[in-house]
Amino acid sequence: MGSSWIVDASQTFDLDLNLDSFRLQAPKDVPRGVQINFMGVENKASVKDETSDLKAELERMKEENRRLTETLSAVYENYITLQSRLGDVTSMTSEKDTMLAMLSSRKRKAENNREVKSDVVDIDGSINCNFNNNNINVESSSSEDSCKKIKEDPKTMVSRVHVRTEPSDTSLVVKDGYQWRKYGQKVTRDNPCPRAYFRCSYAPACPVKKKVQRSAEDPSVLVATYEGEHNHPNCTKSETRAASNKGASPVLISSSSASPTKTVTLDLTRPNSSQVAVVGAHHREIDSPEFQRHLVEQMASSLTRDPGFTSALAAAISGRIMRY
DNA sequence: CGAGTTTGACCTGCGC
DNA sequence: GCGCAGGTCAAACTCG
Repeated sequence: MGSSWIVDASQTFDLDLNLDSFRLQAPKDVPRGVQINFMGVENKASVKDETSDLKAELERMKEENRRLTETLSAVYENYITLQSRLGDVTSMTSEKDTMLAMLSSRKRKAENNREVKSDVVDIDGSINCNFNNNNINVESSSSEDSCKKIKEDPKTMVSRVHVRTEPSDTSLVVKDGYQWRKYGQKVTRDNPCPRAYFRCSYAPACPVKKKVQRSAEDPSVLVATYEGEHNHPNCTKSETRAASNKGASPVLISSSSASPTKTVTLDLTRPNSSQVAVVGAHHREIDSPEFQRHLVEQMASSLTRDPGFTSALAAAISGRIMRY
């Protein structure tokens, strides 16, 4: 069984670390007692003031600590929720693989009729993370599909991906991280939109082919049909990311049937915002500590790339330094 | 100049 | 055998 699917995922991380409370700490807020100590003056009254100020400060720090703990637990809760949703997605994939294996004996025409319009992916520039909806469209069939050459090779897998594009986008390009070379275009009988034929050009010996055609029912939907398996790793992570930054690339999760491990490429990139990208992880390792550590590292690096976050952090740190 | 795209011609399989 | 349709080839063309 082989499949390749694209996920429309919409989930925003809202990290409110209450950094404003740090930023608002101006030097004038420094307790009087502390200022007096800086001046080298000591008396009983000042010691009393200092004690009460320190107590107040301690209370304030406690409150701040409590708020931060709450925020942290909220973030952790979001992370757990997302992780469980990711688990749902991967289990859905295996379920669909099983279902599609049973359906694979159907004739091609019957399969074409079975295509569901609603199971499409939105590519509108912003990547939304919604693992609960059914925007994952997987159509996969074994070698009995369409082509006789495929029939001769039982290991050749066919999978179909539906991708929604901008109405203004007339190109037949589905960005999936691989490098494709177009070798033909044909107008088919049942669809006025031409079908484009692509070969994987990353490796000369790579047998994978891709057909891309607009849906006859909904021209804004591109139907990409993949045949075969790549005999090389996903060529360029950077390319995928670059494409994502342009807002034209879907979140892609692809799997290869012959291989016991599945390659999961999750790119939750959103333009001008924090990014979370997990590339090249095996979906069976999602629960592993290494994967989770990698996820946290990715989140951390995403936050550090966010100028807003770094400036807020810098303001908080400089505020602290000014105070002490 | 090389790599990628376009496009008409050609090949092959299938149904009648 | 013939016609049709899908798939592929390759020369011409485009673009960086």
